[in-house]
Amino acid sequence: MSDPSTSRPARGRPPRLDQARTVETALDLLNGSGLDALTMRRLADAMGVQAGALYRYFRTKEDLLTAMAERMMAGIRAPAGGADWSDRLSGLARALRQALLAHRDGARVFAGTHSTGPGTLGFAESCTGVLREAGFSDADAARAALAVVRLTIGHTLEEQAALRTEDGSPADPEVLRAAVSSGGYPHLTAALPTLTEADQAPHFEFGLALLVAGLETLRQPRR
Amino acid sequence: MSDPSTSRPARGRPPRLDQARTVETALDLLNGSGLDALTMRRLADAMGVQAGALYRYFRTKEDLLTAMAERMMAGIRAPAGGADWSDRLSGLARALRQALLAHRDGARVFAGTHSTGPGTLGFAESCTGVLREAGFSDADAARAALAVVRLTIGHTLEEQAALRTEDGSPADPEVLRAAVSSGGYPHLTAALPTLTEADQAPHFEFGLALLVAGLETLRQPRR
DNA sequence: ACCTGAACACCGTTCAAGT
DNA sequence: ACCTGAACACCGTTCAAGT
Repeated sequence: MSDPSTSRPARGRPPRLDQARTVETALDLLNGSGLDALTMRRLADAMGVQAGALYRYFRTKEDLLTAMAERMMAGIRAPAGGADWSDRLSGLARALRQALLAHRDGARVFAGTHSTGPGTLGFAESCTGVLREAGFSDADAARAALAVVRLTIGHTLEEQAALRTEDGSPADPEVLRAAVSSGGYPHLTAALPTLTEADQAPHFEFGLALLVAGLETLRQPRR
Repeated sequence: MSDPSTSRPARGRPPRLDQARTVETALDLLNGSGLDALTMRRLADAMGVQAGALYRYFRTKEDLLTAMAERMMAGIRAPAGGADWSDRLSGLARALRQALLAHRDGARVFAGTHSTGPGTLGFAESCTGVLREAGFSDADAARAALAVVRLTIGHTLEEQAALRTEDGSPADPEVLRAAVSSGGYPHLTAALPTLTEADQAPHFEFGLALLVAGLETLRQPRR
């Protein structure tokens, strides 16, 4: 079955490269060193090959990054479907955040690409499906799904950016604290303890809860 | 007053470069060719100088990008303050989107940097101020402001990404349409007409309205 | 003090040539 | 068919040297 001599013609040597393994190696490299250090040359090195060889499998680096984003989205499993629509929608948003957090700079990779693969489309299908089945119109379901996804991307982008300077160096919170307390920002000063919290999950949950509460008022106009 | 011979010592030739003019030129270049084409060498060229000279005014390219983001934020004028808190908050969010839209790839520049300058902090101060004066707790004001800013960034990032492929080439909507209609995505198919609308403002307004409605339920728990 | 010139250590991408 | 080697046209950044 998996014997290369019986499965397909396969004349010549078996290839040392393929799309799936290359994407996997690229995601490992991403986790190890971050997006800025992910170059075609370094990826080729990790695969034991010259940089030019990658271009037989990916037309450009952007195509590779798109394949990486699609691979991240394909890993998402929608949580159990028994709950009501607001729990299911929240679960999808949390799953998206987790999928992006699973790889260093995951949100940056996702935000910089536009996959139309089954993972990405499947996730969008789930979001709009939950909303349409809850009774929202096609247009409202589309726009609500966009809002949830875009809030999640915006949030996770900043969450991972804060992680970048986490260890050593003048950490981001310190710089912000200094800038705020030096000037005349009374409201920001009051908000600062919350803004500089290490755990970003409550911030995400708060924004998500606002969107869901807003959607609920849309379903029950005045009650 | 502005005579260089009386204002300051200024021995030697007057400098051909300064921070403000460099940032302005960089923003012009951004509008003309986009972020990917904005290199230190091309910027130096536009200023009639060698690339190395820029490093006397900006420690790194990232510092330049941060200054550009700060310049964009400094241009924001908060809309008139007579309205109620929800209108003022929406006005701030709209002003942020407009400021990012004012420059090609503006959202990408902003999302990739972390200015702590007066423009950026002043905007954050306005957002938290509106919310705290409306009676929200410090923590809720902080998190609500984060949600509004992050939704706006997430939205504008995608809005400008869609603009990138606007003219010529296989435009993004077409690719999406083809991918969706080929597979088994019934909900996405229903949502497609809305998702592929050219005008993105309604999408933004919808998400913003959801956040504001969510905040209103927080103020009046059950009524 | 301010800028040039030139270099260093890289990039993404292409493509003839080898096997 | 698949990969190498080498090149092309760039990058960001540094720094002695000039003026």
